[in-house]
Amino acid sequence: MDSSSLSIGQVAKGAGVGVETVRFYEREGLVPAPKRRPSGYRQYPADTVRRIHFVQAAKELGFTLREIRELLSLRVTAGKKCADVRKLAHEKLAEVDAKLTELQRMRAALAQLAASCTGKGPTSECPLLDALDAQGDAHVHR
Amino acid sequence: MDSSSLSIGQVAKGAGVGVETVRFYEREGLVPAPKRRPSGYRQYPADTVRRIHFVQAAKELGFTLREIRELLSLRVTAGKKCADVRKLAHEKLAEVDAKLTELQRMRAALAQLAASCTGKGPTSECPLLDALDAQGDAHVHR
DNA sequence: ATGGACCCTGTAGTACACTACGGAGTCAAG
DNA sequence: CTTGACTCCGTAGTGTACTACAGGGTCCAT
Repeated sequence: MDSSSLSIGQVAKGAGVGVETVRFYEREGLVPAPKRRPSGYRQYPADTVRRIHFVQAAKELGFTLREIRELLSLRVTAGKKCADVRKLAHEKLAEVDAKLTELQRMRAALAQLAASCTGKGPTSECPLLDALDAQGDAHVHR
Repeated sequence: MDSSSLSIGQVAKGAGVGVETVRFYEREGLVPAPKRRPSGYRQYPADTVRRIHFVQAAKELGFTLREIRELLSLRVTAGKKCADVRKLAHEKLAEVDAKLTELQRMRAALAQLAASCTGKGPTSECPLLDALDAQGDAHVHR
């Protein structure tokens, strides 16, 4: 096997997932179908590991595989205009910013909870919700 | 029906979910079982809507219902020591901070992609991954 | 007192994202 | 040239988080 190509097992191990997951991601279009050896064995380029890391990270952040596929395909290609790419990028940026805001609210609430717990504070029904409320709301539907 | 109590339908509408979801969350311990009218109808306090909003937001951020249940039960009660609560709060805080870091990396990458697209930039295989890489990595397993 | 909107319980079905398995072929170290 | 680890494909099973009935009972405006 040539030096700069990986077997599915090496990719899986490198990315911390099972080989079945790699094949699943291929079927789902999250990892491009790799070249094959005459035997049919898959030969992956090294950056496939990075790609799967990205998928895992994005999943942890609440993106679906469908959304991650969109993120990964965000590039200017033959059939796609630059303006379209920029438009989608801005949409995703807005989503990310919304998540950032919520996470920061939650972070503040958790920090407050941890701090308020240094001794004699009263026991609220749900300090986390209280803290979030105190932070100031601004979400209507969703 | 007394003024400060809501039917399951009102709660569901207020939270933007179906009534089945509210009952599901009750079974799963995400929403406390409410008082009942003699007929068996559920009577919810007003803050149930807020609680469900929190569940939805946390879900969007990649927390599982199990984790959200933990977050919601983060309080000092009879059987739980303050130190334990603080410990768990700090653990969750670390998780949130990790998510924040990843999201900020992704945000920077998306912003760069959107900006780099103002005209003549070269078409990379995957600008988003490139941008993330350029950001500097520091994750090993997961 | 009636009818349409609402609620009850329980069970079953769906979508998503894997995960496991069976039966066969391939690779490479010894 | 054997043998044990690895790979192939296809299909089936799992866990999570809903979502949709079915077959009833309840509420209340008219």
